[in-house]
Amino acid sequence: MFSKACEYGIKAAIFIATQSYEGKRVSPKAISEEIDSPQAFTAKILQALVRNDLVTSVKGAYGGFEIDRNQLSSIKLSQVVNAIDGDSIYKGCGLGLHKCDASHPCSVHDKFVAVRAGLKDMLENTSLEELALNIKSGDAFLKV
Amino acid sequence: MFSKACEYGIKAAIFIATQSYEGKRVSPKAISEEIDSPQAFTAKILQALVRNDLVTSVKGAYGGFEIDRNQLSSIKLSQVVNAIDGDSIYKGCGLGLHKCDASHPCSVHDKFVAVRAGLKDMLENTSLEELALNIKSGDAFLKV
DNA sequence: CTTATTTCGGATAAATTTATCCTATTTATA
DNA sequence: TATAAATAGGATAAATTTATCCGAAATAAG
Ligand code: FES
Ligand code: FES
Repeated sequence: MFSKACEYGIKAAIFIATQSYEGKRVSPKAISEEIDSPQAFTAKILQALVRNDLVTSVKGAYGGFEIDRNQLSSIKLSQVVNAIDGDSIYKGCGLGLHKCDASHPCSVHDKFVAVRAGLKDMLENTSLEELALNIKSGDAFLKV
Repeated sequence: MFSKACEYGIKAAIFIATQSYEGKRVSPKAISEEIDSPQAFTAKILQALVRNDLVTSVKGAYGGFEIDRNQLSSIKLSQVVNAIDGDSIYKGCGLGLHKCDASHPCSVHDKFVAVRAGLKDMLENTSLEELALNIKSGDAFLKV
């Protein structure tokens, strides 16, 4: 469904969110340990999140990654996915036609569009805050 | 969403279905031209469909691929997807946890399971016959 | 039986994704 | 200013997916 990079990116964003809740910055090392991902690869993905203004990075000593607490509720999963995997999951044809187009639809277009809309809706209506709280409460997990 | 192999497999199955409707067998060459896919790679994918008893192959002169007309309505898209991509799209965790498990859920589990159920339902309730008829009527397309 | 045709299947190559390594740059603190 | 700590980013490697090639096996027809 999502690329490995995107899975790591989502989990990293959620973990950063849980720590930013308490005003803590986190390192790629801490992140990769917490979400069980390769450190250097995760660092690359974090850069993409920074470039897309979803996460703030602070260089130098005592630096790290953080998310503005006031933005935790407004940052949606869709933005994280879009920053890493792009928008093909929303816009691309399910059977790989050059573009998804109702006037030249593939065989599964009508049905696929409906499923995709459900996914889009889910991603656009799920905030990092919500996911971070689920982790903090112990209702959900980031690894294993 | 689906792998390239799976996209080709679905389109190939649909094309074979349209031809089997008229009692015609088709070659990998004809298939790859019709669905705009690499021929040798498509041939490999067809073998997977044959192994899974979704498509019948006839070797030798005047051979080719075909689908029993009586089965067109009972073969579902889910079977084609399953033969090529396996069942991870139904069963796998959206964030890559080792298994999707309600007692140890990832952050998006509840919402993801719902989206996945929609996809599963769609695939399990769409027959090759239905898709083949859409192609024959010109309401849907296999390439471009 | 021979031949032409066609799928099967193994080996290999190219492309993409995933992962690692190392150096440069930035920055807080002493 | 010097130093240590930390992200940024380029180069490279490994793994997986996608794609190609070629000979073996099967089969219909002459
Ligand atoms: S054209 Fe294929 S999903 Fe819309
Ligand atoms: S545990 Fe992640 S989707 Fe179910």
